[in-house]
Amino acid sequence: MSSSTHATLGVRQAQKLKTRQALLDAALRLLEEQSLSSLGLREVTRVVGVAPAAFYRHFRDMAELGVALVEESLGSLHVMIRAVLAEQQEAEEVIDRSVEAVADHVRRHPAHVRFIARERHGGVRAVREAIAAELARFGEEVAAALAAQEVSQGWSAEDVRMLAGLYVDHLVMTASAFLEASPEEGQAIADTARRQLRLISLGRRHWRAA
Amino acid sequence: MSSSTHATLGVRQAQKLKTRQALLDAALRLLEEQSLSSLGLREVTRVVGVAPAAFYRHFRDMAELGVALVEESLGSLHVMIRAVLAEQQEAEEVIDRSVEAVADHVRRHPAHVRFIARERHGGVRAVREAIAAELARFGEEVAAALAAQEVSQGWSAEDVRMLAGLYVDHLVMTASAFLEASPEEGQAIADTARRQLRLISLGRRHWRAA
DNA sequence: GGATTCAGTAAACAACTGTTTGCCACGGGG
DNA sequence: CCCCGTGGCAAACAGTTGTTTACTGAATCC
Repeated sequence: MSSSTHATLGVRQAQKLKTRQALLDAALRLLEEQSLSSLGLREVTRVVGVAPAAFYRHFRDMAELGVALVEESLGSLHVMIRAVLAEQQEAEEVIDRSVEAVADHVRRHPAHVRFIARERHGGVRAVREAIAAELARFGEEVAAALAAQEVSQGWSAEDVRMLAGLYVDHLVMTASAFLEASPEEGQAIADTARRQLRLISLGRRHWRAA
Repeated sequence: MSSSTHATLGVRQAQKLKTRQALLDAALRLLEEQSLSSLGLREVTRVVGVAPAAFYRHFRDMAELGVALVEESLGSLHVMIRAVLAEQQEAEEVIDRSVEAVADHVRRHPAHVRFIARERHGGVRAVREAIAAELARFGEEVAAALAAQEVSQGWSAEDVRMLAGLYVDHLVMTASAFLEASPEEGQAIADTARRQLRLISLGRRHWRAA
């Protein structure tokens, strides 16, 4: 019933990690209906059922908790991206798989996605910067994958990066579009996203060839 | 020294509009460093130099003020968009003009742009919906302009809308990229944006032709 | 097994919040 | 000219906030 951390970490640290995670979970839940800069420390501790002062044993302030949430949120996305990039397939196939993967990810971790979309341009600098840094790493990773494909022969590194940026931006836009949409609207969004990606990949194939 | 509203509106209403605008201005300024859901009513009135209770003479709550800010912010953008769409020119030319127009707009109304980027996915539902509605109208407008071009012959209405959506999203992304960037970084961002638009317009020309 | 570390506690702090009340002063319509 | 409508004010309201303090009790170390 208990997690694997118990065996290797000792009761003491395990308990600490547990309430730390509880704080993160509570915050993420509360952030579905407000933004980080208005989320109160007491609000979070109240949900967890712990004294306000206990918060300081884990985070200096809410901004620090926010940064921790960024890592947690984008970590799962990172896994998904790698999985999609790993497959070497037909362009059309890759597009379908990508859009489906994004839809699935949003369905599974809606709070994480909402948090990222909301705080990407939000009011807390440290969190904004953490998200920007992580998304930049995504871009590099996508760029590397793109460069390895035959279609990219003759492309400058900079051009590959701009294409990767376009893909990452499109991914984030699509994800947050899924977020605030009913299931049947989701179908239409997936459709639009697929066509947009198809158009981009079309432009890609004709780049510097026209 | 006074505005033109005096002549047509009477001292009474003119004064009211003046403090209403002062409230909006103060809020917009404060929102450069936080998000709407954490902006306090007293905070705004304090900056304006007016009693807290005076706020209620103009807005029911901060959400209502936020919606007013949306109209103000996207109004100016609307003007810019129309101007760019109006010119019928070579594709390459249109791209350059667009990117420059966006850069210029961000330079001139940074607070407005920041507000939209921040609250587009922010914590206040009414404001989110107002922004979404306004951006949808942008999309329609862009779609209409695109449909009128020769390149779009044979395109389904839905395909035109998805392309328009891609442009609008790209515009917002580019604008907020300009926002949190130094002048020399701005140069690079403009360059990337141009290449991305070029790639999209390339895909557009080959749509359903391959 | 005794000493020590430390996650979590309870209580108090001043500062702040949104909202309501009754009031005033003054511009504008009759 | 006077009276009504109303934008703005001062004061008080009950709640809430972040942060500090001194503390307790149990897991850990030697």
